[in-house]
Amino acid sequence: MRKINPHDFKVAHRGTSREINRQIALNLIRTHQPISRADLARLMNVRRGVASLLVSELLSESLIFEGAVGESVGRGRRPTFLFIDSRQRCVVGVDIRATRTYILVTDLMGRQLGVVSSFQTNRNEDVLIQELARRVKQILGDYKEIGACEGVGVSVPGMVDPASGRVLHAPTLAWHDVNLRDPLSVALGIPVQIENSGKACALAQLWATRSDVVASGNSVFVSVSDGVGTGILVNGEVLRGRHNTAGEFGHVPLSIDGPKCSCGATGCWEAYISNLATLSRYLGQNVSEQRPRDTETANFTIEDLIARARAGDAKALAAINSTARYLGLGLASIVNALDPARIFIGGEITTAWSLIEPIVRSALRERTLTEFGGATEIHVVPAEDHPRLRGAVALVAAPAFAAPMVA
Amino acid sequence: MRKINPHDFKVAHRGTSREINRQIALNLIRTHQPISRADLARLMNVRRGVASLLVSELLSESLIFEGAVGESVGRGRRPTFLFIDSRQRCVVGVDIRATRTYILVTDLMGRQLGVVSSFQTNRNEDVLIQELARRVKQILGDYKEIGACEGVGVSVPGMVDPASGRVLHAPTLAWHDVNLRDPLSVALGIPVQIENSGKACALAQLWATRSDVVASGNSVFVSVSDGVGTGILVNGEVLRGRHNTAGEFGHVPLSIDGPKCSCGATGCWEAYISNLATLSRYLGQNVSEQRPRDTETANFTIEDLIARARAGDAKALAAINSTARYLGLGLASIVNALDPARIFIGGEITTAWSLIEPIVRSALRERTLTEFGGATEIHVVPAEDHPRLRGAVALVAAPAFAAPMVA
DNA sequence: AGTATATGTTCCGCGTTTGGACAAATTCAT
DNA sequence: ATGAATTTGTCCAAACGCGGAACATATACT
Repeated sequence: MRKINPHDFKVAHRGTSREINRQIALNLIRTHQPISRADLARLMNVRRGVASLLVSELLSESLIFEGAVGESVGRGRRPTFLFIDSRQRCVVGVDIRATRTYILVTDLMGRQLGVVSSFQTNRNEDVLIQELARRVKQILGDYKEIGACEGVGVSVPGMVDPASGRVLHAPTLAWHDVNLRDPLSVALGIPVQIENSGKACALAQLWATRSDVVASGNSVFVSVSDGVGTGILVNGEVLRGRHNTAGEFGHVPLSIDGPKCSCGATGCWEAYISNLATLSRYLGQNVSEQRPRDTETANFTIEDLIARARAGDAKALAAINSTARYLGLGLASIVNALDPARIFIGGEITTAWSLIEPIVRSALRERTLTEFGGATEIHVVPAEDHPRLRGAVALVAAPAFAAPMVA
Repeated sequence: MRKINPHDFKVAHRGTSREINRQIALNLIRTHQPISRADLARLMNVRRGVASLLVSELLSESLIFEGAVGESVGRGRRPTFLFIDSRQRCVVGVDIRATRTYILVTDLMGRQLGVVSSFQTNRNEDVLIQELARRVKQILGDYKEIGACEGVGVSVPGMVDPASGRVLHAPTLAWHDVNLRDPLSVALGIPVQIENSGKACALAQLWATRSDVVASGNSVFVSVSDGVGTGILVNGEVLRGRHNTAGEFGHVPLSIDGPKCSCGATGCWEAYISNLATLSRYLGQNVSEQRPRDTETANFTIEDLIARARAGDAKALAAINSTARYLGLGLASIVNALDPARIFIGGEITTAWSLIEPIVRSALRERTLTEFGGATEIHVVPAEDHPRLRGAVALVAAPAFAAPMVA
């Protein structure tokens, strides 16, 4: 039961029905392709005539194309299959992280076209923008056959205002109020969209084509890395919040008297479960980006820690188990606050999932109010899925499929 | 940018445009009454002809009525004013709480028609249902002039499944899986809707007619009482969650090693800021519903505590100030997690708001990530507004005004 | 070759918005 | 008092899109 906002509503006009049904048809073709007009009509529960008209409109706009004629199961005329037209069009996803920046080219469906390339992140925004522009141009030049680029999506580890294209605050990059979108767009001559990395990860799951697991109900994506980022999906939409800062569950406390967090507060969830926190627990010293570590531990990563744990290093296992427990306790807060249908977890820690899952689950059960909550689905998103890059791509590829604003 | 759920969508049919515009018109009449057809057309940015047709439909359904002819400001024909038709119709709101149960009769706009009556809550559900039915019937009989009752809305302090009408778990009432709706509906011969009290409070703000402050952006209602209940509004809708348990911010921890909470866990926000927690802090003993207190403290309430604090009792003030600080720290979690446009606070503690506001605000600032977040609007909802009762009423009165399901 | 069946197109009816015209009602100026 | 100006509310034709059915096309089975 949604209330109509009496100060911001959309009156239905003559074309509204068509807009709605056009987008539904487009989305059904996207999720069911290859599909015939007749099947589309059946899915939509409308007459074939209506579906046919919607299809011709989508065809004339080159959003879809007619492929080969399909095999008919029984008697009758064989269907002509329809596909999303992603020929000669591509999208670039960029994932800026504290140490490295990643680039991926996909088609409009988000299908990977090349390899993921990366380079060291230069924290000077002007230098980074220029290098990014150079590399994106080079990649687009190398793959001439993929056609024109429709846009570039960028995932940024920090607070972002997508409307103005500005990075308001990115602690790990030491950026304050940086206009990333416009200079990059000018340098490339292509539209650019930016988004916070946690929200980008959530978007990636929302628009993922292979899994329709996310279709209904609300979801939360938790990305555990050097920091903890979360993105919330409500009613098929990313929860933005009044100042675009919704989803900072990483700074909800486990214990307000707990360890110091990079945000300045104490006891944040992030201070318990980030990779830095896990490493610190193992090394017995406060590991942080800022403070250089001694040579022995300088190159010791969370992956190394997990490897040692798997090899039987009891201290490493203990450190990871602690993280697992705190992870579960924090997830309980998410479940209690939002009761999502499912939680996605990404980050290096997921490579140890088989080790930690029972601990995470039992800690989650420990603090959830109901057994339903404690049984909330948890989906691990492996690093190979590149959720941030996929989400960045979705920033550009998804708007064409979005629901029209109505009522 | 909302994704269309490819497994649960609504195709637009011939009447969809009309449905949408009809509901918009109805809502605008609700918020702007008295209003003329011409003004309605201007607000909607449509021709007067369309507005006129929508109005005649609403008139024929007796949802609105034509009132007196208004005064014209300048020249020209005088407008005929339109009003929501709440004549001869009423709604009953019921608020079941651990100790007492409250009843209120309103019109369809949520305007109070009689006084709030109350009686002691009998925790046996069958007895309570019978008594409730008897008292509601009596009140409806007493006020013959208010006309027929459209429905009864019930606010329950616990987890509720509005779809099945069952109370899944209400700790303070010791109810488990109680079907409250159907027996009450049968006993009264009137439709009954039930809802969790935190969500009901949020609904009350959403559908409040006097303030349009809630019109845009997301909101959270925090009700501090014997427990802590919260309701979340996203896009003009109450966030329900997968199992109807979204909004239990009361059980998000401040410190996982903190005081024991009624839910079985430790360190929940509720264990720091509930009235029982504040009283316990002052009395130096663990006050709980279950455990009987000694005679001296048995009837000592949070209102008494606040009175003493206002009168200069340093110990009372210290107890309240502690609660204020923890309240602010917990609100910071809500702000970090959801970044709402505003937070509503209800409960007895709000009578001490002038004392505690600076402490709440500074604690909020202490743990929020941005200054914007720390400056999040906080609105106090006084007890006289009866948010739970208003929300219960909205359960019945609001559906007629809800946005149609589309796309 | 004929029949049955499925796909895709075309046509008309109906509901709704769009835009304009018109009557009714009211005020202001003469 | 009378006419012009203005506003409200109604009505009508046009445009647009869904609803339903008829029709042509294509394929498989007998």
